[in-house]
Amino acid sequence: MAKNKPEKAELQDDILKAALRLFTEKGYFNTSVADINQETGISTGSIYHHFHNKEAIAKALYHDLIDRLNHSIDEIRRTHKTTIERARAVVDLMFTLTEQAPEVMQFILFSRHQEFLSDEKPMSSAAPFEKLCKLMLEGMKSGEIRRMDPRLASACFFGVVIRVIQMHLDGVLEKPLDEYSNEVWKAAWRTVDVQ
Amino acid sequence: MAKNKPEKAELQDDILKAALRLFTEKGYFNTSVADINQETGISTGSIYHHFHNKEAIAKALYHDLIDRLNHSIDEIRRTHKTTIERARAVVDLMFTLTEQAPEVMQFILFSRHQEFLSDEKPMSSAAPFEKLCKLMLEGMKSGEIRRMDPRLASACFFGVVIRVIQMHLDGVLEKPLDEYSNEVWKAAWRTVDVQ
DNA sequence: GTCTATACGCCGATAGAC
DNA sequence: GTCTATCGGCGTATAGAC
Repeated sequence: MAKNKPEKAELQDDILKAALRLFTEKGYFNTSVADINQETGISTGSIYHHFHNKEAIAKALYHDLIDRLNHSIDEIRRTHKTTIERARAVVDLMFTLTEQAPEVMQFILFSRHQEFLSDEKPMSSAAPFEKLCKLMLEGMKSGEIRRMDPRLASACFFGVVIRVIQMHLDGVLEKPLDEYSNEVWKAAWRTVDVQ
Repeated sequence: MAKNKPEKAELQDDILKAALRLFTEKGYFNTSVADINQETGISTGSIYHHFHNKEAIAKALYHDLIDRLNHSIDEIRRTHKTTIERARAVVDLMFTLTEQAPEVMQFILFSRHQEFLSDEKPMSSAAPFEKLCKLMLEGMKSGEIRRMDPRLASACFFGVVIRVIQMHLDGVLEKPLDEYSNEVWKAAWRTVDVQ
């Protein structure tokens, strides 16, 4: 799925990077193609040569990031065996990603894709979240997690994590995110822990 | 703060109601004033007679709903004395509101106001959320809630609740919301409960 | 106060030279 | 493949009759 043509994909990549920055900072609808032009120095014509239209830019971005997240979750699943370890690793991943690439998390978690991507499912039912749901289900089977609707379990556990990330991105939490990591992890786990 | 001129406010109200419906269904930027005209039968000119511009409609809507939510939280604070009762009541309120007026919750909790309202703070630091934060702080003082950053406590507790509401509104949870109420409440409380 | 008709700017998208 | 120039349309907002 990853293209191995670095020379050719360079402009594409610049466009996507700039679009990500602008979309998260000002929002999709407040960002014009002219803005992307100004940000990258790439002309309108060239932008439209690489992407069919503005929506296609957002779409590529979205699927790109979803794919990467998917991959990371698979990796976690592969390298950790218990649900508790996996869940912990996912929290670490999300926190680290938020610190290192806030725009990525902002765009994936908090932009309203359905408003600008036609025929896109709500994030809650996108692939990565389905995977997280499955992790929860397996945890129930192994007895690590209380028996309940797996989607609800997922909502409870990640609700905590996601909300903390949102407040961090909103600048409401004063300390750097990783200082909350342990406390948040414990709080989230308590929502699904067996007794 | 509430206007007692029902005759005069009628059109205003129709406009706001329609705008709420459209904004939550299609999003602010996908809703034109012409759409509001079509939805209400009120002409463009008349709409602009009542509101300075499109943004002003969203702004009025936003502050209206925030005020109402604020009021409800004050009421809960008045009628319940312990933090545990208050927290429980807030969960009930939010779930009930979600069932009875899904657009209201959708708009308050999940639309990206900062993208269309200039100079608006992030929701995380809006008045109702500040109030919820204070409830948490009081719970710590009374020994009902574990000592921690009150904003973090708020994020943990309401993270669970809000995420469940979101999944419900996204149509991902199959059963009606109130059937999850007890389970969600317990899960949320565990995130802040003293050991 | 409510309407219809219209002005006008912005932005998505294309044409066509190089 | 990249650029500049330009078009067409949509959508906000206003003018002005009633």
